[in-house]
Amino acid sequence: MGGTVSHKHTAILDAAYELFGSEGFYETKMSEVAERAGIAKGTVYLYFKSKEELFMAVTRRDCEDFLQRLENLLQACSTLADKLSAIAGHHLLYYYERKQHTKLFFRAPNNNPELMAYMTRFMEEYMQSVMKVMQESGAAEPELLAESYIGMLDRLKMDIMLRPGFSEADAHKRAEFAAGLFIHGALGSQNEQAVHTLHEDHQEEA
Amino acid sequence: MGGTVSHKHTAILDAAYELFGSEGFYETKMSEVAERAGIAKGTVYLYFKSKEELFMAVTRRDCEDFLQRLENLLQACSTLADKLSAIAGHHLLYYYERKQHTKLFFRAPNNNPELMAYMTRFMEEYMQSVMKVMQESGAAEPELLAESYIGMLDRLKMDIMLRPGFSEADAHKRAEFAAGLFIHGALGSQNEQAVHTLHEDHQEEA
Amino acid sequence: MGGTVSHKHTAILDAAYELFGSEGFYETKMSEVAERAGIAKGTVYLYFKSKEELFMAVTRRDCEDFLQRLENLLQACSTLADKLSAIAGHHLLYYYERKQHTKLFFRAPNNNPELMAYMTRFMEEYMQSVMKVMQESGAAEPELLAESYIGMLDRLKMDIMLRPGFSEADAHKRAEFAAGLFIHGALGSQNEQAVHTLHEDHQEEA
Amino acid sequence: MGGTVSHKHTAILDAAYELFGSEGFYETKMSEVAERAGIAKGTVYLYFKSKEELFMAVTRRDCEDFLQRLENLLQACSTLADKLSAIAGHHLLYYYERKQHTKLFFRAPNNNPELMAYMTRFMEEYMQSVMKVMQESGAAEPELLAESYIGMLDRLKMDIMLRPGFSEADAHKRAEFAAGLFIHGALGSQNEQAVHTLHEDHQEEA
DNA sequence: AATGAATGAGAGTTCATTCAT
DNA sequence: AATGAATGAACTCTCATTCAT
Repeated sequence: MGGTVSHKHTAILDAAYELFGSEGFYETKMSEVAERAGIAKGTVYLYFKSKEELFMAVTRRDCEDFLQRLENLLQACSTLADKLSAIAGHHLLYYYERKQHTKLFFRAPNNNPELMAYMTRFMEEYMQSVMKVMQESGAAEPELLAESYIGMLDRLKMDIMLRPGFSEADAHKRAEFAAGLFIHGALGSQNEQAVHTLHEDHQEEA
Repeated sequence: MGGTVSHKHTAILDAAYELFGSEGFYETKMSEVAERAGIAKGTVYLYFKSKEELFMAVTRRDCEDFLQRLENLLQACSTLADKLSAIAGHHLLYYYERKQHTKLFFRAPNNNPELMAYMTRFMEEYMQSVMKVMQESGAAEPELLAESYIGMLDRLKMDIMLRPGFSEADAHKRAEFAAGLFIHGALGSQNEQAVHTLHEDHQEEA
Repeated sequence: MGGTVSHKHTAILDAAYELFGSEGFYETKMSEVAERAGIAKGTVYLYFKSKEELFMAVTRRDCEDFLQRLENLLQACSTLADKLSAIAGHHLLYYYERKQHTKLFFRAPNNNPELMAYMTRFMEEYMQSVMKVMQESGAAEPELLAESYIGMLDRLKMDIMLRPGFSEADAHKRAEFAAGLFIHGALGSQNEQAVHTLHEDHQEEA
Repeated sequence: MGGTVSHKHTAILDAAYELFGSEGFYETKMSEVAERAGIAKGTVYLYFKSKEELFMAVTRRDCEDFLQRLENLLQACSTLADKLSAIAGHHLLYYYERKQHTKLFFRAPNNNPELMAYMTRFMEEYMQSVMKVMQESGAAEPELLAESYIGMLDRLKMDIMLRPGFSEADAHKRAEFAAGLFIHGALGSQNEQAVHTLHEDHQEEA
């Protein structure tokens, strides 16, 4: 009797997103989801067959949103630098905005092949989007590059989780750093010999 | 009888490592741990006060081992390139050898402040080790560099988890790639202008 | 459906009263309570948060009933003798009717401050009721008198517990005896000198 | 290899008395008893077959001590008044000295017929001692008198348990009160008509 | 469609007792 | 005689799921 997909369907997903995200799958009770959604416990089961399926649905919605926004951002970029920047910014800001919900990805149920398969598929799609950008730059090994880049960003994301005072500006700065590192390497092109200088120092010592 | 630390203590840790690692904290039953350790359920509680404490002990042992091995490997390296290679190799191989036990880190109990604190400390120690290497190279922002490098490796690790056919040789190749990317950047020093070439291409299209 | 307070709530209290009373707190299993109440184990916890809280509720209901009945009886009495009789009769008959449930008071969980506090409060209320009667008679030390009287009755109650053949008529007889003793003392007013006669006898023997 | 009955036998009984008395039967762990007795857990079972049997032994020793002391006190008395006083003093002081150990009698295991039988026997022996005193005074119903007297004392004992500030002098005062009440009744011989005065007042009101 | 009382399998944990040393 | 590591039955309580209303 509702809106586009049914008001309650959405209310349950919202409530579940909030709770799975902040408490994790196992600590979240179906009764809490129902309460937060403002409906009765039994009603949840009219919309989702089980707790695991609800978790799947929440995850799916969140991942799709993530990929959709990324696609929109990339469409608006023209240079490689812009694109890398957009990817980094999206990745970090997305999690910055959701810093209370990180457990959605950390505390999922095991042994659910369907969920594992979906997560794999999501990772691949994300990777494809990033890889396409790498390919456009003509770099070798675009796949590994894409994975590495995402990895850098994911790690910086840890700070968002663990450091209470981390600001949105900090997140931006990190995004730029990641893009720069990616393009120039750690040492910048001008002093790459440092790699061997260090080497020689040690040899002299020996 | 009994070894240095007690044969059973070790047997329980081993069994718990196996189960927590492959099934996760919540799906692992204390009775299973006991059974796999070849002892009675009650005996587990003679060595570990609770399931959470057992999990902590397993985590601690694994993390300490990880850091110890890394330290040993770094001692044996002289150049920056060697060290980066050692870090990458260790990170990936460590998880390659433990690919069945990734859930030790993914499915931990929430809301356990002691565990959270320990994990943060571990991350910091790992980061310090890597950062020291970065500092020796004279690079600016060694902290961000260290985090980025670890992030790259962590991501490559995902392949180990998700792709069944991933071989040890593949892991080695990835380790070298990560070290190379880190030093030279994605595009290599020789054709950095690609970043802007891409830009111009798009402008011409427009 | 469901009665005034909920049919099941009452059924659980009844079952728990029966079991706590006859087996004691520690020997009573929540599963037994559920079985006797004709419901599932989990259902008990919908009505009572824990075993201890259920015990408290059973105790409270029984104590309130006891005090209420006493109050009703005393309202109907006019002379002191009648009132003492009523108290004695109530005390003994109450336990006579509940002789299977004496363990409600003997086998309660320790270290539960709330329960201890409640029992103290109950004792005080009972004592107040009896003390008011004593005060009306103008006797000195009404509090000590009240406690002593209750003590007498409590002890006679022991016979109810321990002697299988103890009849309701026996209980009545004891009640009258207690009231008489209370008013006249052990020896009756006519031969109080017996206290000293005994003394002299012994002196003569010496 | 020890003294009269074995040093350890006594040490266990002492430890068990302390713990059963202060914590109750169910809350006392055999390991605690062993620890307090300064021996190993298994050793307790060399002296006592089970926890219940240990409890029995503790109870038996305490009861025998109680009765023995009473007998000694009564031997030294000549008048009835002295004897009643001695009984009251013994009863209250005994528990005053043991106020930490009241749970020995309140939290015993159920369903142990041997223990129940022993307690009954103890009660009877105590009763016999007191009854003999009553009989010497030539009073009718010496048994009921004895029980009533013990009852009074038992109740006054409650104050010792529940009122923190209760002093030894208070205990003495109560003992004298109980003896006096017993001999003279609540109202004393001089104004027994109060019983009926109250009656008449109410009749006039009507 | 919506409810929420009822279910019951299943978990972690305790502790009296045993027995190889 | 003494030990204490090991046992495992038995307990309380939780919570995803069902179904009569």
